[in-house]
Amino acid sequence: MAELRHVDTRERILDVAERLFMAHGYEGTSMRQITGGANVNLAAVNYHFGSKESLMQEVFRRRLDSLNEERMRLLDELEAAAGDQPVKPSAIVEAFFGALLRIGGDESRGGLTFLRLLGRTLTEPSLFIRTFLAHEYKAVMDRYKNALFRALPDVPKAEIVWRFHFMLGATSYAIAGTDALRLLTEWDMSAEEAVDSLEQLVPRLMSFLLGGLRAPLPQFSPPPGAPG
Amino acid sequence: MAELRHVDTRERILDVAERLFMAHGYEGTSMRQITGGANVNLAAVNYHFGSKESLMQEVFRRRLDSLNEERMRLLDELEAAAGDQPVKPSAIVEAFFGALLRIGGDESRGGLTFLRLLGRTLTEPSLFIRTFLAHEYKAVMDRYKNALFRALPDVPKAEIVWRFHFMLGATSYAIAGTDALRLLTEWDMSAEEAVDSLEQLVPRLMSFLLGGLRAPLPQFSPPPGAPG
DNA sequence: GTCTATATCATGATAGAC
DNA sequence: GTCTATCATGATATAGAC
Repeated sequence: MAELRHVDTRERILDVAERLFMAHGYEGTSMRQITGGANVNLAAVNYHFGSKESLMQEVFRRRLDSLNEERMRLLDELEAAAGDQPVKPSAIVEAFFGALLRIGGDESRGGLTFLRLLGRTLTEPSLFIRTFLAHEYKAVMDRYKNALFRALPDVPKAEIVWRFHFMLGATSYAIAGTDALRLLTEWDMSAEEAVDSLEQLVPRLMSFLLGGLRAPLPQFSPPPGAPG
Repeated sequence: MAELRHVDTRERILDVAERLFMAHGYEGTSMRQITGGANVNLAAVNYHFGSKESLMQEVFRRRLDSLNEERMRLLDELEAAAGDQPVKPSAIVEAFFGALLRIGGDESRGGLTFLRLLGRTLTEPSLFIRTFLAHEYKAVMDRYKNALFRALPDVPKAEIVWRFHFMLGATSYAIAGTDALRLLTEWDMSAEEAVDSLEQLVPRLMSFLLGGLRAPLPQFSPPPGAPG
């Protein structure tokens, strides 16, 4: 039973840390809040994870591994089904962002709590978090980027990368900043409407992302001497 | 001279605080870092601003007042020029986000430092910051929302509000998370390319935002009993 | 393996001299 | 208005008992 208790303690710490990091950010959350919320001793975090930074990384790794595996698998399937043809842009976007958004409805993978935490993390002030995230995402981003390059051969690669940025931003804010955004737009919503809109967020967002991805290319003055 | 010195001290604190809050976030920045960087005494922040929270609010107020005044003025002019006709959606979007992005090139209004700070702030963990921001933005958001309602009479208002959210998110990440996003996409860029892409960000982003705003409406199953 | 107790340092804020 | 000195608290991390 000692082993099971050990696992429970670890998981309990991770669950509470996930929730508190989401609510107050990394710097705004103390070890005392975490261990207090998990009903474990103050020293337990250092014992199980070594440091607060390592705890934060473990909070992400526990969820991101399965998310990114699913993303890889989805793209594998799409490419297999397409044969020699490139995969459709809408299918690529749906796979990447759909896999992310489906976490929100799956408590066993973190649910809305982790989704919001993740959405906030690209703008986390702490550098070690951003670099860690970038490392965790590298392989997946490479594959999806290249899939989009093949799917949109007439669009310059730099443009695609930028639009991928914009899509990430729109999605992250949509899930991370819902309370801030509601405050901004003073949008009064009944509980029923809130549930509806959560379910409708995915199609709404997908329409927006695809509209942006396929928008007409911007016109800027070409650099001097560039060929017409 | 005592009065001038006073003003200088205040402004110096605000400048340093703006830069540090941008780099390390609110919780991650200490009063000692701020006063040390501004070469003023530790007690100066409390004397001039009362508290760390009030300092943070003043950092924003100093820049946001002129930004939001410009936004109001721009919309005034657009509506005057349009007469009885609704203003074009592209002009509304260009006014709202263009006014924001032009700050990046104007050091006297905070430049890139403030732009990045602001972009990060909608997802700031500290609740008092988000509620303060929402209050500062309320009047402007109301006017632009209503302008979009008039400009897009065939699009449901809820859809417009959501798409405004998405546009804010894409823009905020584009300016706040540039380093994180570059890490994510492993985009190697020369210094020259970085300057170019900064100038080209505005047209790139505008194309994306307008593409998303005008995307086909999403299809979801209508609620039971809703009229066709 | 887990907890108590504590070390060491940083934090925001203030009182009071000048 | 600005300074020094200090308070009370909270931070992360660790040493050592059991």
